Amino acid sequence: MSDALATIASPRRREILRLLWAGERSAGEIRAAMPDVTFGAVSQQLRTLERAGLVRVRAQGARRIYRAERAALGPLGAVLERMWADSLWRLKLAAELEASRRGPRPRRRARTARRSHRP
Amino acid sequence: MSDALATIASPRRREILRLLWAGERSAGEIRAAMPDVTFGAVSQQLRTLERAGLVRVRAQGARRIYRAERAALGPLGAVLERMWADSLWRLKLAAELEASRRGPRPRRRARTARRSHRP
DNA sequence: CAATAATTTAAGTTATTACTATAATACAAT
DNA sequence: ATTGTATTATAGTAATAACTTAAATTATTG
Repeated sequence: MSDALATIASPRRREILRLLWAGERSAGEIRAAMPDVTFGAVSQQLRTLERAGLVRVRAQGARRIYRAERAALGPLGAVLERMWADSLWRLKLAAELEASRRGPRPRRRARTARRSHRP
Repeated sequence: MSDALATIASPRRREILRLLWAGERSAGEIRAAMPDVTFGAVSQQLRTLERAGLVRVRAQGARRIYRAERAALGPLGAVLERMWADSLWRLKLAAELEASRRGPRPRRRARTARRSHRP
């Protein structure tokens, strides 16, 4: 899915993009802004955004700094900005993030150590 | 998914919307323009578009006439129009429609009559 | 080099999507 | 009423998306 429209259709990716709109952030900072998901989840969405050309990464020590590639969005950039300015949209986003959790719900902690399935 | 962004992220729905942009069409006419899928598939996407408020239906005899609800798209309408005007985008659409066939591939015809699984 | 920190990668799970085929419905025409 | 036409509805299926946990990678630091 390297298409910009499909990429920004995801509320989670929009959330990330919104953060980066304000300025570059390390992966960790981005993750910190979304405590409801794991680092892995955020990292994956970052890669999706990258593949779509909507963000760029740069390594800085052990950190990876992401920034939004505004130009790549073209007229969609303005659409996003309008969404973000609109407080009604903001409420909708919160609702969507809650509703669109479709991966496995957080599992209860594993009770016993399990050995890895591949040696 | 009653959100406009997510709704127009689908190339198939965009194709339908594009048709309706030119003027209202019956479900049958829409279906005729997309011979690669069944009537059922088109009907479903029409319902999705309807739930998102992007199209409106009106019954005319046994026919259902659909029309695009341009206003509901807001600034996204202009984005779509730009896409459609751009010939490069047109090529991409064709590619996407081919690529994004993810339901079951057309099965070979049933060889023997099967009775229905529920009486 | 070992330990820690930051992040990515991999594999597994579940819900959703975009289809299919077929049955059901609504209206029209004979 | 029966038959035909237009369309929707339902149930089933394969692929995908968004997450999870856990392991692997890469750089920093003691």
